[in-house]
Amino acid sequence: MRKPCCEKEGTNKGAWSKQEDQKLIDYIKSHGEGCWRSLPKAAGLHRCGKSCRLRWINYLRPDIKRGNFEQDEEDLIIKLHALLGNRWSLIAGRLPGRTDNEVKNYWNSHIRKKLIKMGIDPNNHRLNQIIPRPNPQNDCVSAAATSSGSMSNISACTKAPIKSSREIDQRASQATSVLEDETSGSSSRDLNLDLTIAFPNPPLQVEEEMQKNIKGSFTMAREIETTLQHSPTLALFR
DNA sequence: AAGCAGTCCAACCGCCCTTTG
DNA sequence: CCAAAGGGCGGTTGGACTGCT
Repeated sequence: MRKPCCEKEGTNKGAWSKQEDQKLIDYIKSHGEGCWRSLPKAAGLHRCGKSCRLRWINYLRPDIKRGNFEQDEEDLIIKLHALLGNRWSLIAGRLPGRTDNEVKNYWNSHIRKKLIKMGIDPNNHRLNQIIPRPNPQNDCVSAAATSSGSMSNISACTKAPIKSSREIDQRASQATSVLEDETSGSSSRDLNLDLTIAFPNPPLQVEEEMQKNIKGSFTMAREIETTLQHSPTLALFR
């Protein structure tokens, strides 16, 4: 049996109080990040170290951008998800001020459903093989897939009559099962998506080197896009 | 106004990878 | 080289909130 990450007894769980937040902020301001295991004790917090880390990274960090995602951020998330899959930390690394948790939540609550309504499988970014029955409202699917514009076009296509989230999930699983054979071979997930594609919050001293990597990353991204030329969501950005 | 269903998001859990001794 | 510890990540959950009937 695996050892727990920290002592569970005597530690608080659930929502953080203002006092706890302040203690954590004060401690990190004076001591910096790191050594999360010993931090709670040193900071006088009755919390698990992991919980402190999460609270800091996802909520208390001063450079965090709060509020709604802008259209270009959404576009970028979709595009990066098509390239990287559910590697939220890598995707978040390309969105200044956004956290992996935030991106993940936004994907699951907004973008995923939006793609499904468009008839695009959010798992592999391909057009659903089970195209919803003939319906003028669904015309936007093919229109969007062939559009040269941005995802802004999607907003006009979100009125498809799907009644519940359960139905959305069913459609998604249907689509996935239909596409299984197709994707089991040389799917995008099998691509070698090396981690060099991401560069979260680079330290200043390595910026120059990062610039080189950026060039390389974009080259690689282009290659991957070529490989995924049948991906409707990628087509949206062309 | 009340009850219900759906949505959102902060936080937790457990696995995996990296580091350290 | 190996095992243990620490850190990071993605998946999932639960509760607060909102909108609809």
